[in-house]
Amino acid sequence: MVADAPERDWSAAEAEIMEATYRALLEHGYAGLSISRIAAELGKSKAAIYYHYDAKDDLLVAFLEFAVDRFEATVATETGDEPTADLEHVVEKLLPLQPDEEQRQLQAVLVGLRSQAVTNEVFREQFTRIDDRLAATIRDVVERGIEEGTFRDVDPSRVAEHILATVNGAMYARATTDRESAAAATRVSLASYIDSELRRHP
Amino acid sequence: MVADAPERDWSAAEAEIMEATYRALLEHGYAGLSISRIAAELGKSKAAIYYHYDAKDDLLVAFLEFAVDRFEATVATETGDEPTADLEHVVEKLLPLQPDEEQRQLQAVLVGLRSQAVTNEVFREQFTRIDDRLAATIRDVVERGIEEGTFRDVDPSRVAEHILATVNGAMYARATTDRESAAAATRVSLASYIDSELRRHP
DNA sequence: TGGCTCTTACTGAACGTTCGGTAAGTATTA
DNA sequence: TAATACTTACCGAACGTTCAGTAAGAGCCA
Repeated sequence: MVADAPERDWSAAEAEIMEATYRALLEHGYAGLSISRIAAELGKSKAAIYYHYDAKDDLLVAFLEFAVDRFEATVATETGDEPTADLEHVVEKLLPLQPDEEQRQLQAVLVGLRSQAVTNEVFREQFTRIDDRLAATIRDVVERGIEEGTFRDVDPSRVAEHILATVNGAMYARATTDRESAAAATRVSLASYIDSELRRHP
Repeated sequence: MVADAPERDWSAAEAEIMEATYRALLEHGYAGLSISRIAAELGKSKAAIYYHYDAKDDLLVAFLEFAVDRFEATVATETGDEPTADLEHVVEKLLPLQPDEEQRQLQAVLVGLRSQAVTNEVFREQFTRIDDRLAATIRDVVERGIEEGTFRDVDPSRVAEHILATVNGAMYARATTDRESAAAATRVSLASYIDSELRRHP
């Protein structure tokens, strides 16, 4: 797959603060996230958080990195030798047919964070990088499929962006609507798209 | 197309407050939206807002309706008699090749609001309804295309959900990343998907 | 026409609460 | 004893919300 970004190492105290922030976000959403709430989840005083972070903004930037690391860790896996299977593997990681509670929660948190990218430059850069990496991962699989002769001679970048947009859209809808069946329909349709539009049939 | 929801009529004062809220949201984002900020945009006192709305929550619900009306007004248009053109027309409305500033702003505001649907039930229901209506609009066009013989005999709902997810995903990315070329690539790929996957070629 | 009442659409000040942030002090460990 | 990891107690500002008061006008009666 594509080169992983190096993960920062969190001290035990920092990791606990990140986990507390995660829980606070799940309960109150981004707009309702405060240092008091994080401290309550942490089981320590507000000042304890300021011992580790200079300002709320610093904590938020650190948390963004934390959440992104988590997300990318769930996506990254080894590559097989069948491009169709690889592609469906990536899609399954991003848009699982039956997501467990952990996956749902992480994606909910990320959607909350991502909406901040509309007005916040730092957030915007991070999510630009995330989508860049995801698109590159998908593109590499498609390129390999074309070289091997499994896939038709399509534009790998274009197809990768198409698949990424579809998966992102379904993920987004899953987190912000009660249209679960729509997400499932999209998954099925995406698989048939890969099979009929992309695969070279004998 | 699909049945339009009836639009509420706003008094002059209410409409001004909605416009002020819109501007405040653009400047400060949802997390930074306060009654003071709206009042400042409005050019009146905070109490003036409370004369028209009982609480911030009520104002927010009203604004959600206001923004959704605006959004759906830009999408709704008459139907032609060529399904392929109709489909591309809807896609162009949702994901314009070159969005003007107004479209960008409205979509940015909607992405900010939509992220609240993760934790807020009322918001979630609204966005579920929006996606329901958009999917139905697309599905109707596809169904007509199949009846007329322009499209192959696909599952109209499945294809509609696929197209909607892709468009939503690209819209979302446009509002939260600096990957403008990716949105363009998705548009192009979507057009070729409609042509090659959906159209019955002679 | 002038005076009276009542409504509409506000203003400005203040309420209690919560916000992000800080200064000073206190255990615990090396 | 010095650094580490905190707690307690607090600050000023901003938050959503309420309240008393008022200018402008409408509707009606004499």
